[in-house]
Amino acid sequence: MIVIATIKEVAKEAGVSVATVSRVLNNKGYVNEDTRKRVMSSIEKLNYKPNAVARSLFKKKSKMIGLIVPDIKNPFFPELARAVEDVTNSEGYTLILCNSDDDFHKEQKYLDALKQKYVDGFIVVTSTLKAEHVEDHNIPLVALDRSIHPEIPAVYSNNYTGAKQATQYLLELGCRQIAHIRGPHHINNAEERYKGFTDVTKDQGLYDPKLVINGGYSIEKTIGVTSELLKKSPEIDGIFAGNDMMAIGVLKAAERLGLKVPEDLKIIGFDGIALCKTTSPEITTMAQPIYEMGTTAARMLLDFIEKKEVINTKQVFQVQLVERQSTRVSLKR
Amino acid sequence: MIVIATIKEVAKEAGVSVATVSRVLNNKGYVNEDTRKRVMSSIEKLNYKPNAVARSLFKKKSKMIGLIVPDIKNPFFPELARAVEDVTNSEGYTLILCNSDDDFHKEQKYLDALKQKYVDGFIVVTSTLKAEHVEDHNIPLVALDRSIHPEIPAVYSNNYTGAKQATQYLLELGCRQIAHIRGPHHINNAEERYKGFTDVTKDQGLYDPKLVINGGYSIEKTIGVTSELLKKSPEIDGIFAGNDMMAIGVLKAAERLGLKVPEDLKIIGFDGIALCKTTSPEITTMAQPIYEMGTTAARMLLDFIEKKEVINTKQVFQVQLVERQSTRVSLKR
DNA sequence: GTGAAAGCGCTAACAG
DNA sequence: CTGTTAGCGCTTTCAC
Repeated sequence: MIVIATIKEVAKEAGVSVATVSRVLNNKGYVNEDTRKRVMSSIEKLNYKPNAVARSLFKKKSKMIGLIVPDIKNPFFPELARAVEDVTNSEGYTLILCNSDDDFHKEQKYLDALKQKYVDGFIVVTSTLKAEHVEDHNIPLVALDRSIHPEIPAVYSNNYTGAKQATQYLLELGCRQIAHIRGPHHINNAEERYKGFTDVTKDQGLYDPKLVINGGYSIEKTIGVTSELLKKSPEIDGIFAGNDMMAIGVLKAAERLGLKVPEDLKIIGFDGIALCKTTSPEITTMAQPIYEMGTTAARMLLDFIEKKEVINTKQVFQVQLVERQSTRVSLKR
Repeated sequence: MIVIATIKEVAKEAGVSVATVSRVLNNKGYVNEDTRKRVMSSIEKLNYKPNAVARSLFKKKSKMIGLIVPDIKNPFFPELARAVEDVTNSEGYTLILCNSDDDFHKEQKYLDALKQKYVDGFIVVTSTLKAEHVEDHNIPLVALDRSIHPEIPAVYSNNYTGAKQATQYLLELGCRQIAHIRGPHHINNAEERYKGFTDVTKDQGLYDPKLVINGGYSIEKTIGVTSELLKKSPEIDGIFAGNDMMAIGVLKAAERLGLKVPEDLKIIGFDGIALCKTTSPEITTMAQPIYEMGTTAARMLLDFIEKKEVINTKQVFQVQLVERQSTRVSLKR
């Protein structure tokens, strides 16, 4: 059983006032070197740790930041969370990771609940929160992966360009019947990727609306809809999936239909999650710099919080083609 | 810009004292129905939300619980976290998910940091924390997935029996040179699984220490060591991997060596994560009831916290064989 | 039934 | 340089 010491007890033990203890604790204001040492040793002796809650109450800050993601089971988000956590931890903040299921009410509930706890700021991956909701909360916030509004700081990658590159890449490989498994309509980066795809295929006179279907950013759903698609349109020779999870779904669907990848069908995903390397064939993807995006968003938020300046920054990252077996016949296979 | 109302303002608005407001807020003590209604409408009108921090300071509770996991990138843990989150949320608690990297100091840091914030309790997946460390903290805690000490409440599955079943299953399929990719030595469930494996193979006179190697619960490491192993001992016809991530690693290694799974080599994993269904062939595994384990641990902790009774419960779940392509030649392949 | 007041543990004027 | 004191917003005796 450990007795938790308070600042008062430290003060008594050191023979000073609580104000002095507070001063040495926060390295603020003048304090004589000798008394400072005395206080320090009392702190040590009593194993005193300042009470974070009392501090929060006064300061209206908590040294906590909230990270809201739509789906913790999609490995993209744990990878992102790790990045965020690394920088928040190193700056002495505690990260609260929340799963929203892409649900507006859950997001709002988290925002409310954490604000009650004086969370210093938020990083959110959201498609349902709009500028007005965020502004309502009046708290430092940066959007990650998906932009909320031009006026709200955000970190994301160039989804449109990446999608164009992906599509172009399939073209270069000789694909002529290219399908796109797109993400949900309400998610703006899914929309961007879709647009990148159509702009390129239209440009080449290869666009066919029947070759675009919605996989809902989910493996299961994608397996279903892609199987249908491939049965109806067996001439498809390339598929650009709107994210890596769906690319895995496409791969499973192709496999079940007895299609050879990449010989019969080439597949490219988007995101660059580690999972792409666990399938067979391994999946080619447009990789986002996930870790860097996470750390950038975290730094941006902490700057915002600590300097208190109202920033309005956007950081847009470029995605990079990572070629793997799903588009390329390797010698080994 | 939203102005946050305090209990004082609500009291003034309703023409009562803060004590009365507090009473209606907490449904505690007598309060006249009429004044109660008046207070309620003032609360509504001012959009008042009680300040969680002030409340924590007084109560020494925060309605937060901490969940410490070793590796958020292993999908097993997000799945577990989702389960825990579902019950903690439904009971009005905020879950703080922490990643420890299986590192003693990070675990301790989280324990300390969150205790400063009056976190109500912890659920921990740990191999490095021992009973004395936990007791030092003197806070409700339940161990999940890995037991810490007989005296500390825990939820986990029957790793030993599951491992025996897995090994026996490979035997039944006709495997005679069975290897085991084990997890780290300091992780007790890895040890149990190893023991289950050796007990069965020894019993059959098939045990060979050269066929047991350490894959460190990681895909990458497992690919390396398994490649080595398979090159040295090409006679291996079955592999029991200590978890699903390592099973994926084994699959990759086999694939790179041109081995056919399951024809040349049968593979079985342990855990039952969704990832097993994304590979090709899909991976047979001893599935733990992940969701149920998570909810059980959460309920146990909340009971502990709310009833304040010192419990000492163990919940041991049985694992279940899920047969897939990595051990069974399906007609489709 | 309701209010006044003390206090949770800490910080920040304000004096001295 | 250091101590006194008034809160941060809430809960809870203890009177009335």
